[in-house]
Amino acid sequence: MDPDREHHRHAGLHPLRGRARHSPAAIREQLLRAARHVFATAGYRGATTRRIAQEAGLSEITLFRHFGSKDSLIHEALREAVPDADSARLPDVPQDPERELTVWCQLRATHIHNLRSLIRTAMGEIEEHPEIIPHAGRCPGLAAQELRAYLERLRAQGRVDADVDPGVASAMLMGALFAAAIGRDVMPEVYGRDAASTVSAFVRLFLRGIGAGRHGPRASRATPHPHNGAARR
Amino acid sequence: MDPDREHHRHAGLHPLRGRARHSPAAIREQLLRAARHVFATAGYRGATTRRIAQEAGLSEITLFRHFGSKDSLIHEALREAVPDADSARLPDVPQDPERELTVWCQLRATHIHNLRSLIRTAMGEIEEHPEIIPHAGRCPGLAAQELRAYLERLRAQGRVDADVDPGVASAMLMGALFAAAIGRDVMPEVYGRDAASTVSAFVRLFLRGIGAGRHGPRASRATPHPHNGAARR
DNA sequence: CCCTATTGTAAGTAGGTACTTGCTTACACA
DNA sequence: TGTGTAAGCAAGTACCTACTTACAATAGGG
Repeated sequence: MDPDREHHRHAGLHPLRGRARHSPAAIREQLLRAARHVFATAGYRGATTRRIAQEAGLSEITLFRHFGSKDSLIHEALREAVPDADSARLPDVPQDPERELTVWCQLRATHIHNLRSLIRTAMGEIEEHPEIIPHAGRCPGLAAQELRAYLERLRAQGRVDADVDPGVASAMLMGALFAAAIGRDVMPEVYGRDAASTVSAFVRLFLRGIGAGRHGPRASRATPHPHNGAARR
Repeated sequence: MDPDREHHRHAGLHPLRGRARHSPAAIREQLLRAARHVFATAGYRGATTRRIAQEAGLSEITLFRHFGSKDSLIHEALREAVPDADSARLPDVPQDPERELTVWCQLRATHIHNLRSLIRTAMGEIEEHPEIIPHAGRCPGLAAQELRAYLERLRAQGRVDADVDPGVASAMLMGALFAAAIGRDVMPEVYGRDAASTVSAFVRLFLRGIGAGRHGPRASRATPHPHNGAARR
């Protein structure tokens, strides 16, 4: 009975051996998703090939057969990380800035908040893996640029103070938005309210800051008696 | 010449063996500094005891004799990480908000920028080591609270619009400041100018947003002809 | 001048890491 | 009814990790 082959025989007990139940593309996507999730919670060093394969429900060897190395897996996973960056766009011709900016900022804030684990972890890896900077900073960069273009259009309409630089203004609002979306769950005492009202308050403050406080070019901005005693308390 | 002791004798060639050249407290501080630096550039997993000891110019065993474990070393290092948080304070009674806020924000921005590596890395470790959150978020939390108290004093003077919430306003400015200080070196296309002019532009926009645009309660805010053709270009 | 405290070197333990090789199994398509 | 492709398991390589033990060498204080 060929006892020298006996140590191969017990393999028949495992019913799952060697099947190809999914298409290669599906398995690839499965590995990429698992890599993203493990990386987001454990970082580069913590995202071990063993753990990624386990999370994907596949064997470590399949991982290496598909991607060759851990590095290429993770880089590819991060490259496809933020697909729906342009889910909503600011209108080409501004009409109601407060409403338009509020819904746009709301969307961006929830997008950032959903990706907060991945973003935080990726930020922590910048010192060691600076090659991830381009496709980590691309998405917020594009958002800031879109906002800036919108502000320039608004200024061309004469609805923004002339001395406002759309670039820094855009950077300020996007930065505040980013910090709120990322820091909400770690500093609840600073961002106490719910996300939506925080964002709309930011937009209101911002619009007043650039001189577009209420519909139209500074309409209804007249406040005849500024020294209002009710300001106390 | 005692050849059986010869393998011990070569130790005489190493002039640094076994001396106690510094006080224990100095060596402790040396290890804490090295731990902070290595952690900032390599993260928790990357901050190996070997590397920390090497950076401190000490042996790995000395590290364990002083701190017992890598965990306690790093936690202690991070606890003492931000000593000079209160280097400058906002005045108790506001006088020139633009000047006072500008220098204060400038200081805070450079402080954050100097610690940016440590801050980024610590943010990346939040998922795995949530116990560092308290003494990571304490410093910005205190800063936001100080700014908020200042804004409340300003509002009590009637120099801020009554409908402004000092809490969210403070969160907005601090968030924008934080994002600029952290993101400057990774997204230069967004934060193009030098840090100082970015910060002062933020402060100007902010003060106009809360209705304290120029010295006194909305003095000199009159802009008789808003639809200014020069807004183009 | 010895004694204690503190450092160092050498070596080792138990485990985790990325990654490879050899072979087996099963599905899909011809 | 074969056959190729792609999955699985077992085992192993070479290296790094935190942490320990045993012992030698030094410095400063009594």
